[in-house]
Amino acid sequence: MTDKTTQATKHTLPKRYNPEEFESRLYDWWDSQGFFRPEYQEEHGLYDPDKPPFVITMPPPNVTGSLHMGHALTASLEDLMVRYHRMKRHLTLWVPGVDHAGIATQNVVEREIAKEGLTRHDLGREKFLERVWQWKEQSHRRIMEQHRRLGVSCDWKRERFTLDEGFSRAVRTAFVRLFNKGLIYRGNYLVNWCPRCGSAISDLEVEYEEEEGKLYTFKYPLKDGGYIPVATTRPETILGDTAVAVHPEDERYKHLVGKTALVPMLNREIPVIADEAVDKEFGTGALKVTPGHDPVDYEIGQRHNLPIVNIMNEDGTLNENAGPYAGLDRFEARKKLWEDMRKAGLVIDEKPYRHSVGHCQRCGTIIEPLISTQWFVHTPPLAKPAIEAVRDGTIRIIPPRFNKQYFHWMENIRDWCISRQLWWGHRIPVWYCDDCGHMWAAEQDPDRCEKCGSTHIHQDEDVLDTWFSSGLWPEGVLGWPDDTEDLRKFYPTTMLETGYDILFFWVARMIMLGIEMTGEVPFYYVYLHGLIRDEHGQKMSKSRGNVIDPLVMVEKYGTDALRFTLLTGSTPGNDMKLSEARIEASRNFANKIWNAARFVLMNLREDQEPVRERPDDADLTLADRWILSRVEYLNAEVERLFQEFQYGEAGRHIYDFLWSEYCDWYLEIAKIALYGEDEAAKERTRRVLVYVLEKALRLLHPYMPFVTEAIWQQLPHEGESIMLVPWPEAGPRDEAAEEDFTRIRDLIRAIRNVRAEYGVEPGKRIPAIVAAGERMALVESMRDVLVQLARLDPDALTVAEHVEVPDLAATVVEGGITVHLPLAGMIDLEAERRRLQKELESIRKQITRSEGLLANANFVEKAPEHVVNREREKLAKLREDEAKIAARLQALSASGE
RNA sequence: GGGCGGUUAGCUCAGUUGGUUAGAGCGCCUCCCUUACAAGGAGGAGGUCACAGGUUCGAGUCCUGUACCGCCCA
Repeated sequence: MTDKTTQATKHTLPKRYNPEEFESRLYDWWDSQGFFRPEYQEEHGLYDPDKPPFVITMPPPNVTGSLHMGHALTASLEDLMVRYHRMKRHLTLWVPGVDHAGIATQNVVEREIAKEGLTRHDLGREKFLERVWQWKEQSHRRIMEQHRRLGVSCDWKRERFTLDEGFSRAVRTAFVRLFNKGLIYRGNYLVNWCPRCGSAISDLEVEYEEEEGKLYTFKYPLKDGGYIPVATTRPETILGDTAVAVHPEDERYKHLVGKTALVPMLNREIPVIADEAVDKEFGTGALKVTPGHDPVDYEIGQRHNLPIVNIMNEDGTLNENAGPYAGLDRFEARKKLWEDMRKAGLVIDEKPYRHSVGHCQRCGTIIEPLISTQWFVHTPPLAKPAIEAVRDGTIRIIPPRFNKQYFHWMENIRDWCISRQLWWGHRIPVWYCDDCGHMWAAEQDPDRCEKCGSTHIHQDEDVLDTWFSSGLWPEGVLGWPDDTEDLRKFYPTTMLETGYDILFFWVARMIMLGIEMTGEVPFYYVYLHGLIRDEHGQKMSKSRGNVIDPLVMVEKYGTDALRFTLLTGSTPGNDMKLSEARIEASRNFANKIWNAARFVLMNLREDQEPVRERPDDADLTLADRWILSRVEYLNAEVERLFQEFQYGEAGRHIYDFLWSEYCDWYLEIAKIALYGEDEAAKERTRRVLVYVLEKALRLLHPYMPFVTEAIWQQLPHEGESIMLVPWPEAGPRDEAAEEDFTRIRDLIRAIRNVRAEYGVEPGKRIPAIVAAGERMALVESMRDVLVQLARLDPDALTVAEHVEVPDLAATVVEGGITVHLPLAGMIDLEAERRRLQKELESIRKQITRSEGLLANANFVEKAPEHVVNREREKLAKLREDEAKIAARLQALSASGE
């Protein structure tokens, strides 16, 4: 690497693009120089104080294991945004971090120690947490290494962990504030319980799945004799029934309301009640009510003051309230009870039944609604300003269609269960006095009761939902609750970029907590990306075996290839199907640029200086003017698309430009001058080559940071690193040049086409007679280009306004220029006639269409002027070509007979 | 039940204020190891843009409905 700011030494690149040779090396250099830090920009004047800072906090990956493709997409998108804004001279900060991921991490470590035959209870809280911290260190290091491999230009010095000391303080402060405001409360309610995790989970953490179950119908005996038929999917809950409910309007059962029913097998007496919530159409129309184990029943129970009977232990076995079934697992009890009921003559029938079953998001176990004492956040008051922030546009969600989902969820938000019966996490900062019974929340660990002064106090055993802490991420990583410089400078942050699957889990909660804690929104933009699936649209999972590991792809094809694939293959909010073939294609693109750069470099002078300004010498050729115009257009397009967050589309534009215009055409044309004798022409060409390539590399840098840097360092350049140079600004287009060049390009393509059709050897130089008409000057100026790219024989090339037409020749007409190719011995007159006839028909069809359009008064009046003009020009060109082809056909017919 | 997204070439997908003859990568066919690149070059085949209506001078793009696939919420 060089420490000179201007460098003009001739360099070369290895022949083959091999990202391994430079990716890690460049990353370490960038990082060690401090390029990723806002302080570097400040110290070196690399930002514009009039522009707002650009700040992203990275969604902290779970410390459970390693990064997957979703993380790679996040990293790529955020790095693109960050590099772009840094080059745009915004003071730029990207804060990385990792999440302790309570349940997920605890589960992983529990599985680890299970291999040693241990449970966490064998180890005890302290020892177990030591193990988790060990795991965390190892996993954290791996994640950081992987992120570095992906090229993320984040500020590692500011990296945070949701359980680190400062962040823990943020969590405590937030808890205490909400507690003292009455927005956090403790209570005994029906919650979602995971018997395997041994913890409550929030509503969001329950995943519902349609499953094949059974609908069990049985007789609910009445004390006075007789019965009510009742249906249920969970017979074991019968043991916790405290009522049977019917609809008040139901003629079948109306007369039974007020009677007493007997719980099967237990003979506990319960009332028959009437409640509107009962669906007359479902099952038998009568409902067993189990307030202790069903949310709907719970509400019915509240309305009717029914007692709550809890029949279940925390591990999913039944408790003493289940009488003879105590100790059985819930599913065994279901079987056993049903058998017993069958023996007792209470069974009516059982039918297959598809219904939705809730599972634990983390371990897949069927969750159990259970009455339990938990901590809750009262969310509606927090949701209100959070809704308002999106509604009034302070926060913009991209794509905007997610607004609807956001509003719907927020407007129907329910209180959030935040306590977890785990060990790994933020311990709830609440203390209880064993003497006076006082309960209070404290930011600092107390040593005595704040009320009675007793030292007999103990802290709540539970920990907080991970999302409670990550919900404080943007302000927390910047130092809140302290009034830090970072917080003042960088908060609110600019952009929150993440997958749409955690819009409620995380984004919504950050908005609520951010506003509540700081009085300001945590960020102004929310960019939601889609999920990455395999090439057939299947979710990637270890069990399916279709996981594409980002790091494996990086090793195989390079980071740039993976990033480019992810960035150009995705559109905001939409899922992406990823296939290795696409990554390979991106690698090929990198290789293409690499070799184009090699070509440019090997043709520069030893002391070639950087091209500061766009070349605008009077002697620029048409091709020069064309490619210069095209790169300015590209620049403008990329800028426009970036403003609209259309990074994929912008990336594809860059790809097309570099490959199909710069390489396929300009480079080939440049060879004429570079391999010629005209020193001035050589120099002019070099300058255009360098200017255009350098500009395109800057535009590409946010997508492919490594290859662009590697090449840029070899090019004559100003500045230390491409990541620190200003983002290019678009210059004016030269539309006349674009039009003229396109005409010549089409003509060359047409000649190549005819050569292929007639089977002319690719390398063979062929004679040509060009009737240029009024485009003499154009054709003359492009004479060398035609010769080189259409493989014409320069010594047998005639260009004139009008020409003698040879008989045995293939004829090409394009944009008013006619080229006759006298292919001795290869032309079949009849075949040539047929070919031209076909061509003529095609043109006439287009003419008819065009004439029809222009004859339509409505079109001419209502369509915008430029559209009409374009159509007129097009028609004129078509007519010109038509006349020329027709004339040629005429000549062939006359001579051929 | 409510909401959202998708349906475009054999496959995977772009196509964002409606405007020439709808594009790319991969795959396929023909030819070429031409001194930047065979991880490449030249040429080519391949699409009633899910279906049915509508608005418009003009619809892949806007509106209505239908079908199928997927997701979210209840």
